[in-house]
Amino acid sequence: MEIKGEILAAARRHLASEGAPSLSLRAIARELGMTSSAVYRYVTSRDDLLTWLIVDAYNALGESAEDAESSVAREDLIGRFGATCDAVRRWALANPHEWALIYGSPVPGYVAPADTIGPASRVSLVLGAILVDAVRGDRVSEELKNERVSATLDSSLEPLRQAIASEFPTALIHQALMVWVALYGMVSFELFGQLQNVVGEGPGERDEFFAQCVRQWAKELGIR
Amino acid sequence: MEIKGEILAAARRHLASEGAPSLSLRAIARELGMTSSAVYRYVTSRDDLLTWLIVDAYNALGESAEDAESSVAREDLIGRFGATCDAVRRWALANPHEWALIYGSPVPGYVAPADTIGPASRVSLVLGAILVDAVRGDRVSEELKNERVSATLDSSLEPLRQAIASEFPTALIHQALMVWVALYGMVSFELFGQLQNVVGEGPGERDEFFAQCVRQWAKELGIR
DNA sequence: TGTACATCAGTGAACGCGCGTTCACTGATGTAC
DNA sequence: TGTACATCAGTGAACGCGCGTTCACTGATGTAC
Repeated sequence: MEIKGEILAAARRHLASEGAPSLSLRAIARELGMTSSAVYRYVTSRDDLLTWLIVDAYNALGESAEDAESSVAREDLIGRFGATCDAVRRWALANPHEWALIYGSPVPGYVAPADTIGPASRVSLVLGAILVDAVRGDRVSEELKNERVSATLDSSLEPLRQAIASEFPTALIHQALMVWVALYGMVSFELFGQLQNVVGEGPGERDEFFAQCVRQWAKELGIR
Repeated sequence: MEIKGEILAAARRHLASEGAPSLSLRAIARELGMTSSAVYRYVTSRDDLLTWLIVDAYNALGESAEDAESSVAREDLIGRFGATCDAVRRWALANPHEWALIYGSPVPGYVAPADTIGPASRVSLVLGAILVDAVRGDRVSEELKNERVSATLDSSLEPLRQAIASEFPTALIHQALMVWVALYGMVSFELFGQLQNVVGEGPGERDEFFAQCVRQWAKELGIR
């Protein structure tokens, strides 16, 4: 058990410093001073190890978001939302290769097993809870509550509505998804270098740019 | 010259069917029935080939966006915007591996040379032109025109403002960037499977979901 | 207290694979006189 | 019209590398009688 932990730690270190593409069982064995074959006593295959790392990354990200969000007063919805967004971004900046592993291009041939679903949704649950509080406290956009949408959109979001809160209007759920995707898209763009030569990189510039995004997202949801 | 074209075509085919990670000079040579060493007469290295493919993908995406946008009447700003967004998404769905190559996780060790900058910005130029027309025709959000922002944000977007149109208010530029990132983020999420179990996949559901996003983005910019 | 045996972590060699890149070469085609 | 030479596309073998995975094995530790 303990050695399995060391293997995972070495894999994490390797991932963090070299990135996922060069992550191999042999590299990890080397890092631990073992034979590559010895690693097979603890790990059944390369994909098995990858899954461990993916679950691990999701959990680390989720935990950091949960921690940040839970330290804000419950009534401060905007504060909770901002803390969550910031935590996601900060974790990603601190762990770029882990982020790429879970939100970058999928590895061809690798299919994530079901164990990853739970950890993968931790951040969404945090964001969802804030939204639920907003709706229950009637602190959400009026416009979204009354906006009418097509039947197709209604049905495409029906499963999700059931999972969160069945009284939510479709337009609100759609807007929440847009914000959710925008958050991850923004973090990925910053991380993957797509903002180069677009948004300044001077002291505090990226932070302020992101803070403005967060304010705007809150506004789009009408959270107050 | 002609053979170089065939090599690129084979590389494109291989990329489209197998994905970037397994793209090797040897695989392409095999596909063409050549020796791997023969390829070196036309390509200086693997990175050189990668650059060609990246430029190629940017150009294909840019061209499809330009074509779609230019077929809409000039006064129909929302139509032009929607056509561009749709073209981006349709191209991505049709060419997922190419999309992953240019907007997925960066390949460690590979640095994009300067030749990629031009092709990479074609879509942005299309979107930018629509925004310029909107501002010049006073068909853009009043709110954004008057919103005040911090000095840091101002300075972080100053280079971009100079590049587009110096009379643009910072808040508008910021919002435009948010929409730009949201568009790419949404397409990536759909393509990389992150919307699985979130947005229905029945007939027309994803299309309608995206169409609603486009409407919302136009609304956020106040384009009319 | 001492011996026989089972358990189990880890070794080392090997399998077959694919990769990027180099290099001396062949053999056909085109050009110059 | 015929010969000598240059050009150049493509070959084939080789270099040294790393990978995932298997397998028979060693050698230490723990357990049973």
